[in-house]
Amino acid sequence: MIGNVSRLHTINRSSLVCSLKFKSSFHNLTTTTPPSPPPLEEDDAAGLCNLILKLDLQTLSQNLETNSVCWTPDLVNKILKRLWNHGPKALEFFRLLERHPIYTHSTTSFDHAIDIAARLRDYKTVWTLVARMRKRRLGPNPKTFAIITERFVSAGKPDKAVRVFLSMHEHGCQQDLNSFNTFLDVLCKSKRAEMAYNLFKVLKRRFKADTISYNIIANGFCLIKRTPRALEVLREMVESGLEPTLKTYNIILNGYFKAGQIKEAWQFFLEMKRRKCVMDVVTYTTMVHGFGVSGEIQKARQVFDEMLETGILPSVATYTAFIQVLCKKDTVENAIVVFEEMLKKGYTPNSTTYSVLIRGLCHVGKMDKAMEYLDRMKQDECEPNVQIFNVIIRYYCDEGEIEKSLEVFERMGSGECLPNLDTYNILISAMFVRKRSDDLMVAGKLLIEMVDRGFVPRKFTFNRILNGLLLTGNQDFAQEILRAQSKCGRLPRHFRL
DNA sequence: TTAGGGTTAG
Repeated sequence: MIGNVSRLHTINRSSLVCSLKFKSSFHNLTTTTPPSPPPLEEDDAAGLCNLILKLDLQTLSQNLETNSVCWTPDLVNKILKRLWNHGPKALEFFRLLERHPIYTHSTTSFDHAIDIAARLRDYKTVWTLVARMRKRRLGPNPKTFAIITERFVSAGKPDKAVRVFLSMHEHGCQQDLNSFNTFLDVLCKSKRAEMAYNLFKVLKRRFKADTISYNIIANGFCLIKRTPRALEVLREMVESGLEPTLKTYNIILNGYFKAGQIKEAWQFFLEMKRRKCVMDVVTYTTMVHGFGVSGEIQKARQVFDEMLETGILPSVATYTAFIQVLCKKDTVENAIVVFEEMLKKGYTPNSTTYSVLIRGLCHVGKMDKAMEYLDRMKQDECEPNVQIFNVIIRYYCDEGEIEKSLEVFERMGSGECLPNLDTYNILISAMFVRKRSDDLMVAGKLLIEMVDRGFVPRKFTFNRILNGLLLTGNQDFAQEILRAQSKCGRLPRHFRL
């Protein structure tokens, strides 16, 4: 186990040096110049990310100013996206590049940086960036405000989000029906349909609410399983002279399934048919998924076949939905049959498709097969996302294969895909299963690393590790943990280190 | 990034 502790030290660090593709200008960073460095492709965001992760602030600063990388908004955005789960580094990179002699940031890069800062709950930086955007006449735009309000809502500050939305114009960005609808959607997606509806009532005349506004609210009520409320809103819509669209019907259909009203969903579907309502791929995908989730695989299959007969082409989402329900309520073998069938028909599965299949395989303990599909993704040039890695790590942990889960974690750290809050939580919890003191050290290191990356662990996590360290007489490391805890403001106010 | 379908777990 000691091996693991020391291995963790090297995550994201030593192995990167070898795998990095250096460009001439980066050579002076290293004490020993690699013999014949392969050229760095202009587009090698992954290589640059590894470099950015590895370097300290000063070295990075010198390099961003003097290197000969041809910065483009596209490259910068790719890097910011890759550094998503290392917010402090991402912002450091963004700020340093702001001082670049020639390159200037684009609107979308500003939006990304604002999103990252807001996710770190660093609102001071958020508003500084907004002001800077405005000064450079790059915005802020409606999307900027969609980002900021969404972050406030998900941080549990919907009232603040409302105030921000209402004050958009003070930052030089006018509100219109689009931004109003976007904001209603932000509230609804975070299950605050009632709040959205109240705001809607006050502002619907001012913004001339349309079908989209009503659909958003109805969908919001469906998301919290309140189909009757959704229907009321739609009645109101019709009374105000607006016609429901196919999207409206699809929202209700999905709402019935979400609320477990399978019979109602089926009746609604039949009613749509009776009224000769033109259905689309979304209608059918909703039906396949809805029936499947409720365990009615035969019905799901029947609807799927009917869809083909009607001449409506399934989408990747339809196949994904079907594969998922087969994994959950049928057998993973049958899911694989559909997966192969999909390939044969020329569809390209995306990361969601792989995700449901890999999850299904993990669930029945076929970890090796799951790992095969993970590799297959790469061959298909479909980058595995953090959720997929988390699934694999979680199931390895559940099976007691801690070493294997750490191996996967290491693979992530070496540039493939940075771990997120869930990854750290899953692994840290797993470190308490075997009750080994080495595992405790790993947990501590993971905790420190996650704090460095801008994540805020729960108090419970800190206490658990601190108690363990104090019990095993590891005072020094406990101090280090306490410093990390104070860094992210999780220490009691009068606590002194 | 103006609305609807497919990743999460008991």
